[in-house]
Amino acid sequence: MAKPTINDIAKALNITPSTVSRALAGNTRVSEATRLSVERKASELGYERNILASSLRRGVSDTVGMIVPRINRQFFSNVISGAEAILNPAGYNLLICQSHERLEDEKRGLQTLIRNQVAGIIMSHSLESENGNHIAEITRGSVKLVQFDRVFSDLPGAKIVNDNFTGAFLATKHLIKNGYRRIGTLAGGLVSAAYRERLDGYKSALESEGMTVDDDIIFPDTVVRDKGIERTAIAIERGCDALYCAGDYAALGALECARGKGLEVPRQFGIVGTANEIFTELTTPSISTLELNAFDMGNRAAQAFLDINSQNKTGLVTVTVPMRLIIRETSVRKPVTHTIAEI
Amino acid sequence: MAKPTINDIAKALNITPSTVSRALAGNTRVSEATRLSVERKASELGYERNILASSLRRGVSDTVGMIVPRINRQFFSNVISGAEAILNPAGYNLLICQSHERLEDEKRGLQTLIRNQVAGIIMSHSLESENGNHIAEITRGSVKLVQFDRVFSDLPGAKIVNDNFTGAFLATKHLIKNGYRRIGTLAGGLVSAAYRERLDGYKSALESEGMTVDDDIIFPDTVVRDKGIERTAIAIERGCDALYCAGDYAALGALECARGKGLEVPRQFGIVGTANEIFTELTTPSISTLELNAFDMGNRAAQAFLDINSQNKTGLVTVTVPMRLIIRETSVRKPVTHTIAEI
DNA sequence: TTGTAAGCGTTATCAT
DNA sequence: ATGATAACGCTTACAA
Repeated sequence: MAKPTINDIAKALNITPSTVSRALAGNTRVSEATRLSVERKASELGYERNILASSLRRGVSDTVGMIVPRINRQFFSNVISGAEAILNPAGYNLLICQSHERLEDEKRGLQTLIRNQVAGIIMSHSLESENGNHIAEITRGSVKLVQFDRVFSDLPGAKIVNDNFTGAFLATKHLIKNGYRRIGTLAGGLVSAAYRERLDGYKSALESEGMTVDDDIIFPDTVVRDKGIERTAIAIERGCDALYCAGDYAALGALECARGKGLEVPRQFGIVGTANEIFTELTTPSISTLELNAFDMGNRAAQAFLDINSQNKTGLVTVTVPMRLIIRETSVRKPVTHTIAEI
Repeated sequence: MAKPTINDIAKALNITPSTVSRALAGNTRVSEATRLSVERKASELGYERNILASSLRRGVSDTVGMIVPRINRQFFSNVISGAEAILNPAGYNLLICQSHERLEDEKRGLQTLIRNQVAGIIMSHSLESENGNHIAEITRGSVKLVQFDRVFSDLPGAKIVNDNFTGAFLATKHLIKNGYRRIGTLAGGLVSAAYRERLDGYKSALESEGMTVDDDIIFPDTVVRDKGIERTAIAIERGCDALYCAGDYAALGALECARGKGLEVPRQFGIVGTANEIFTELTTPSISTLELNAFDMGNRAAQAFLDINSQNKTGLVTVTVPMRLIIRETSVRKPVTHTIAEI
């Protein structure tokens, strides 16, 4: 019942633990014969190397920590998958913590990861985190840091971000091109640089077309469904005929609100969201949105960790991933083709 | 840069590491004065306990492993969240592996978890796994096992399952009550007991109403969207006017296919899915489905682990969670209220 | 209350 | 090619 160790194998074979260790490590300095007998005995006993002991002794860890606000958001779970796709083949495993968008949970998560001696931390901070002080304090440079999507630019390490400015710029421009004249925005929590950049892109698009930026129809708030419904009601009262939403759940709320108020979408009210959550394709009308490239970001974040870890790139890298505008139905006044055929 | 250890604290304070260890452990056998100075020094140096060393020495682990087919499925990510909600407060962390529905990845994941000395494994096996032999072989009883949703009943440990039979029974009965006369099923991969039970429930409902079970309209296959589209086309050719789908993605495919063929849903074609994925509420018409209680299952799985681990319950427990039928639009011939107001 | 010493399982260094 | 030994950081009898 107790797990077999290299000592058990050594005893059974009348050799020393060091030889067993060498044989199992694929070390050259061991005879073919002993290696075979060791391997046979190991699988016979169901031996598995104790990573705790191994990592402790070697002073390095094969575990990478990850902190995300919520694991059950498509975006984050796809980033995780993307990171895993790179890290697993490279011999690393992921220890995942959720911050639930709370600062306290994020701190706790960071501590857990550090205590578990992770080689690096890949994270996207919670919306309650106003700066990276707690991250700097807990990590103290003892671990490679990679931030993605929501990043604090003053922290060391790699950063993988979307080109939020250009994305929001394109989305807003697209609404303008489609004839909407008073375009507001559900802007998201502006503590996050990602949301601030989207807001800047939105403003810039309006200005580039000679339209005025009106603070009365800019709604900074969390991009959840309920808030989307709530804020959209106000936006409509204030004469908006379209919204650029910095999150898809907010866009969903906007759609529900607009239709609930008897407005025809997209004829009377236009919407573009952000994230390309799976449901955006499935609503009626389907929601135009910005692709966040979650899986790709996960790939790049993991690769950035590997690069930093092997000292290939010492300097702090910032990778900017372009966002793609996916034009569906909520923003186009003439019919477009659609994956669910409308009868 | 190198992480501080209890030795560093001890040296700085001119005491021994054992005293530091006791002070940090909240041990009573240490003076209030030294405890305070130790705690102050620890936070000054940014000390965090090395869990690897601690676990190795204590012979117990604070990590629980989890293996799921895919982390980016709502169901699984919600089970993970549910498990975390119980395990984190209890002092445990989750190490998560994905099997990607592949047997090889599942084996590799199991090995990783065992090697990381996890205290227990909470898992739902891949669809490629035909039996639990590989699980028994790799775990060898060295770890507490909790299976959920997809379980091998011959393995030791706790099992948390949905009442798939009753759920599918109710769903099919509901379709019959709504006047559908030739009801097929997209049955899912029948290597999994969960899917077999759903099929049994489906059959039983038909029989209870004196309807014949026709193998020609039973489609065992993976419950992905494409397969749903594909199989539904055949089902319609064979005269089906409704489908019970053992998965929501298959149900989504069924909806797309039926509408693509010009059938009115629900008037001419009825659909009930399984899992209550978020999009089922957002399609037009919205998809009736069975609630799988993901978060709740995660709670129970975690609790089962804690119970087994503290030897409260030694015997193997099977917990059956009831499924709830959520009646939306795809299965009801008269209008029902709906979260997205229809204009 | 504090110190001493041994050991968890593995691996690196030095011998043989 | 193999063995002996020490050490990674922490905990815990046992001793003082």
